[in-house]
Amino acid sequence: MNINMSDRPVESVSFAKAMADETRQRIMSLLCCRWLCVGDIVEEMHDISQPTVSHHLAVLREAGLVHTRREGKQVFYSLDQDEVAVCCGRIMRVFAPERADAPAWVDPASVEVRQAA
Amino acid sequence: MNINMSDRPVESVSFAKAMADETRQRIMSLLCCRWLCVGDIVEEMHDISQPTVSHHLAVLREAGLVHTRREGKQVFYSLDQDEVAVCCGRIMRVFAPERADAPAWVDPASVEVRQAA
DNA sequence: CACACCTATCGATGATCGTCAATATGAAGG
DNA sequence: CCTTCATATTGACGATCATCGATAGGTGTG
Repeated sequence: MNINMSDRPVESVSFAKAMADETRQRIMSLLCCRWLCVGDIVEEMHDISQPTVSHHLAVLREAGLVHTRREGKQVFYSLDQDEVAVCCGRIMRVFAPERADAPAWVDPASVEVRQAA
Repeated sequence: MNINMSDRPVESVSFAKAMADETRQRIMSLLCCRWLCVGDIVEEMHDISQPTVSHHLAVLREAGLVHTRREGKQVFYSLDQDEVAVCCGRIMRVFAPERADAPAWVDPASVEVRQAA
């Protein structure tokens, strides 16, 4: 029997939807290992308007994929790498449970089994 | 410096787009550990028409997420778990590179390092 | 060949989404 | 307070998408 959907379908869908846009992934990569304020993001995105960037940041925020920090007039964003990893783990558990070299973090229960073997 | 986007943005986007729909994820879960023909999928999906199911299967096929096999009049589908794992690995590499307990499959080069340790 | 069955494609329709210009909100500084 | 700067929200518009009914394409059967 599958662990399957009924587990947590909504979260995986909203995660996928948040990532289902190239512009958003470009923004995510900018925020991956550092904090940037909106203005800097707009500058780096070159051909995307400020409202559009703000909109994408809102999408990422509602998906729980970014951290936010206010500093005076500016608002800083940073990618939540842990959340990304958690979402990938969820996808792996549901949609790739039989994968031979599945990592331990996908299913902690499998760690002992593998070590025992 | 990040491994970052420039790596392979397109693949991650098309993977995310393919998964960015609840109906499609339901179908994916049905196909996760078994082969099903379109008729059976339609039956299991209950409230989704055959053309719609066929359309979703086409999306998954174009994203390279399913295996296909023809058997007489029917066409069987199965989820490509390896491809799912590869896509998750790509996402992890790009968007969660600093995660402490990142699994080996995220970066094959780290396998030897861990075994040597 | 004609027919029944299974799946794929087409055309249309309503919904969602990405984008921008305009504007609102909010936070210092004078 | 009024202004200025940084970000968020609104409204509108075109594009993409999910869905369905109708129909085409392909496969076995009589």
